[in-house]
Amino acid sequence: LIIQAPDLGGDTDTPDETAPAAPRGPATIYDVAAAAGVSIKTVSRVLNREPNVRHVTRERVVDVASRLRYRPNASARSLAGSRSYLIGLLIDNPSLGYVAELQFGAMARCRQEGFHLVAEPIETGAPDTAARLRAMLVDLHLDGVILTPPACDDLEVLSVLEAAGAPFVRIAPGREPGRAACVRMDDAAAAHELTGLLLQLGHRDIGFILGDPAHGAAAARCAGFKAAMAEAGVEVRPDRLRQGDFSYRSGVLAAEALLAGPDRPTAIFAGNDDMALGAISTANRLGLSVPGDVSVCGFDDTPAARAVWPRLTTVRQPIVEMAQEAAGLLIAGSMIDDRGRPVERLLAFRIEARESTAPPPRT
Amino acid sequence: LIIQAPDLGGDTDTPDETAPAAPRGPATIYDVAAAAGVSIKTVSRVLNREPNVRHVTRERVVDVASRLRYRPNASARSLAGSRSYLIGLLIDNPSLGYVAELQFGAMARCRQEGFHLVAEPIETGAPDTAARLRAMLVDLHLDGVILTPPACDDLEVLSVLEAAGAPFVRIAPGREPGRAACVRMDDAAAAHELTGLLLQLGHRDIGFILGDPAHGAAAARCAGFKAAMAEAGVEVRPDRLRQGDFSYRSGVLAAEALLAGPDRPTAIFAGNDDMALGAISTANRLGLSVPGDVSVCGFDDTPAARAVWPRLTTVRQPIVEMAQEAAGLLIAGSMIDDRGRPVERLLAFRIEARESTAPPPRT
DNA sequence: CTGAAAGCGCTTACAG
DNA sequence: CTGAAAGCGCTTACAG
Repeated sequence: LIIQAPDLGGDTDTPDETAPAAPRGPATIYDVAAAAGVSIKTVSRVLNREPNVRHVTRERVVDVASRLRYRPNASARSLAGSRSYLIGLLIDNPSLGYVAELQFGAMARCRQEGFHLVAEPIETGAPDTAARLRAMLVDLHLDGVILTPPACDDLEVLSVLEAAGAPFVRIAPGREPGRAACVRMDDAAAAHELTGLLLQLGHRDIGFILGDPAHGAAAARCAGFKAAMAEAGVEVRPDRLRQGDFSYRSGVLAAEALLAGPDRPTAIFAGNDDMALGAISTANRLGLSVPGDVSVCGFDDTPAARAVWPRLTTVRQPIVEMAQEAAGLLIAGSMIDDRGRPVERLLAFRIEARESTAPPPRT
Repeated sequence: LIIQAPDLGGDTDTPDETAPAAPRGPATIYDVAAAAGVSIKTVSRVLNREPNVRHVTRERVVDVASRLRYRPNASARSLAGSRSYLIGLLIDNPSLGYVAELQFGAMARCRQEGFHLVAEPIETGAPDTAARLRAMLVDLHLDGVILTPPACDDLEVLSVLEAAGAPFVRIAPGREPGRAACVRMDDAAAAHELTGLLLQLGHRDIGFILGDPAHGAAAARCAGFKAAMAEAGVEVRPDRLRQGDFSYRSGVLAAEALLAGPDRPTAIFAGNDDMALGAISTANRLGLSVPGDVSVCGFDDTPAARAVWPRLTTVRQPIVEMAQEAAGLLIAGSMIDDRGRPVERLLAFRIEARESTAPPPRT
């Protein structure tokens, strides 16, 4: 129940002076019940959209609640009932922009539904991660937890949540796909499609920079790349595959290896934008023009991808939408489908073809 | 009280089987009191580090609590007492990375002190902002609110918080400096120093791109620029001052105006990195080399500032530290100094001199 | 369709 | 130094 604050005229600085029977502090369920001439149980029913309230009664209660600016106390609700109206977002990601976008989507959906979002840091792999997570679950009685990469692929984290019986949704998980509800995009398909774009431009010798193996997406993107190359009948030289870790710096290093000397690929597909930007920087430093001498593409469509020149060809992830969907599933409690299996929502991506890719140079 | 989960050996998946008297659900204060042979009041005292508990008693309680994996229920504490152990972060900022960094700092400090961070969107200037904010304060009983720019400069937001008696700290406020506790850096001094760097390189004709007037920092940065120019006895042509709004696109537009035609400045100081990146992109598109033909510098040191080539000369803000400090003030309740005035914490910045600035071209 | 009672797990006075 | 009682503001069974 989203109760709009009424416009009583004097709605500026001072607390309402004209409001009927303004007690100390905010109105409680007792104030509303008294003013509406019903029991607190009836007010509770209206609050929670329960059935079995006469239409007139319901309207009267809503009206009084609105006039008294009544807001149910979240702590009391949580203590008495089984819901806390709190969703947790577990954050453990080096890419700040990615997390911020996720959070934006989650906050928006929470607000729509009268929920609040608690942001919690989590350090995947740290010795006390499990203990801290358990503690937080007890502290807050969360109605649901949103797991972001790479925490969503941490087996210990999954175990703790399952053991605690905490409802959770994973965003873009990389392994154990069917283990719990998740929201994701098809990384392999996107990488496949983007590789197709490079092939269509005429590239045959393409380097690939892999992301952090801890993120499942890293492997999926590489698989999509390899599949597209194989389908096109183009061989991938083993030394064209370079390990990175999704960081700008690792892109710089991988590109140095790929672009050193005359025997170099005509295009580089980096597993994410940060590494792609590192590759572009390296190319420039080596005196190579992008895309004149070498094409570069990335994955994620970060703000920086549009900020550099040439602008980066990349894949737009539905980040905000994924988080919204995850929060929505948690709030609705629909983490299981009709056949008792964990829900999996697949959201659409979009290839952003920009200026960092062009046909290969004529030899 | 941060109670470490005990290492009972079987700390993997299954809930403790060897733990003494494991009731349904997590242990409560009654379980701890019973097991320690004291009243719940004594447990409460230990929990809250209150005095008047014998040392032996305190140790016994801590030990039992730890063994039972006891965590005080936040809802019950909040309902019974005056604290919620919840800090709110009000988010209304187009720069995702900035917010994410702030949040990182706030989360870290909250975790240290046994608090949790609730992230809430706020739309400065929207018609229902005040009502939503009030509603949220009643919902959550926050122990404190962290206000980020530009929300920290919204007079309506300030009024609502003051009227509700909610403790709050502003981060990098731009106006009404003494109105409430705040944490900030000296934007004017930083802009002054960075302008000095350009002057020292030999630049005399410098363009400046202003940020969003809604952010107070925009004006402070421009003031620092002007002051440095005036002190050096260098005049600033009025048409060298261009209005932007902190967005990449506005940097593109402003730079187009500044760099069109041969009568152009030898350097551009953008009010933030995003606009600086837009300016670099425009320069490149116009066939101008950075820093060969024109130097560009920004403000903020965003990740993208290090990602572009040439890397951006800019100012490193102590963003994480500001948020940590803000959360710390709120948790300690020290928003007022000895003389009854709002606390103001000034944190140090750092000039990052990189490759986007160089001496002006010889004519 | 409506309500009286009990209780969620703590803290706040207050008494000893 | 320690504890018994009351109460925070709701929801959960249960009764009518």
